[in-house]
Amino acid sequence: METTVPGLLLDRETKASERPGDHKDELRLWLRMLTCSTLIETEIRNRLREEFRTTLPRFDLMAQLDKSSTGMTVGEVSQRLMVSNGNVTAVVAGLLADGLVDKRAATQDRRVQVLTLTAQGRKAFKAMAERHEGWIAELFAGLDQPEIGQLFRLLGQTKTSLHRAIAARADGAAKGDA
Amino acid sequence: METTVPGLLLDRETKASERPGDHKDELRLWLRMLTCSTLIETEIRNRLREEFRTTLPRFDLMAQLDKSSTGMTVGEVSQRLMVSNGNVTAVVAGLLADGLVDKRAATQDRRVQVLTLTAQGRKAFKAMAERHEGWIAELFAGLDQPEIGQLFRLLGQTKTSLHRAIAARADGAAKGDA
DNA sequence: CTAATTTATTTTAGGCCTAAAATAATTTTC
DNA sequence: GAAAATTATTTTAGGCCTAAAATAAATTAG
Repeated sequence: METTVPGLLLDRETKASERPGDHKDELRLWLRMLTCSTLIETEIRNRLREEFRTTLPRFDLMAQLDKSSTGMTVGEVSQRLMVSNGNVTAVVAGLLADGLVDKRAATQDRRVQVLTLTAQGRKAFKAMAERHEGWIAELFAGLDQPEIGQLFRLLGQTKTSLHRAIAARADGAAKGDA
Repeated sequence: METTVPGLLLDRETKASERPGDHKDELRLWLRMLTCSTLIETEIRNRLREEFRTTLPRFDLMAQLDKSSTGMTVGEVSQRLMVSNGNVTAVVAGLLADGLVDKRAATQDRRVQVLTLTAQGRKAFKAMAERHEGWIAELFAGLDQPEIGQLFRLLGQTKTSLHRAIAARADGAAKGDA
């Protein structure tokens, strides 16, 4: 980070490794990542609304169903999208009303609801997905291929770090409860 | 990206630069970034709720006000947080009710509402901000200092790319309207 | 000076989202 | 095999968020 490039430091004592209580760099990193995500998400929401009269949650849900030929349960979708079950129920209600999704209880376990795209849903999704891929490419056009690769790799490490930290805290809480 | 490391390619013809219509790498990059942001955001929301009985939008709004000694207008806050004016109005209503924020019309321009943290608000924010910084550090603990710097730099380029692409499209739409 | 326009904020209508409680079906345990 | 526990989903209550319309104050044009 710019403030910790050794050659530019006014005082070597302020290096991060020598400031155990300081985590400003991580905070700045998070705020910048959040800015990027928000910019992309807002832009994609706007374009989906203007060009297809739909919303991002609907698009995301259809994207999950499109990847599965045999259909997915409410629980599977909610896990993949990292949203609550109740939210999937509600978004699906809209898609059902528009005839884009089909929902039926599984024959062997009637608690489970299996969701699939209808033919109309698959067609609508295909058109949107093609445009969507182009929009994302436009948005990242300022990065060359090696930069995209490097960013992808660093975010992979970030993901690993996040899962570890989140699991560690959940473990602690579970022990605390016991 | 792993699928385009030259040495591992099964067929050199599938390199990105030779597949003009393909933008799968950008799409994967975006999905991974979204996953990271969502994981962090959800975890911070949970911790704010459990430890401080508050929400992320309230914390974010207080963070903006804390940075300004003279107060900020509704419009300034909404721009900084990248949310609508109406949303700021609503979140501020809650903070006003809890005595954490003060709102008063500017004396010279009575359209403008100036928001400031109350003494109680400043104190509450200080306690939360300290914990928050620690949480973020925990979440990024799997990255070393050079990696954090590199990720920060690449996200800076991403931000520039996004602003350019979004502005370009807004320009196009404005010309189309004229 | 007054009407039209612009600017800042609030209100409205509606969708997204969550946590927690409720419901319904299945599996486990005795 | 019936009661208890578990699992999958839906419902409920409430906050966040937006776009668009409404309100209110200031500025500009004539």
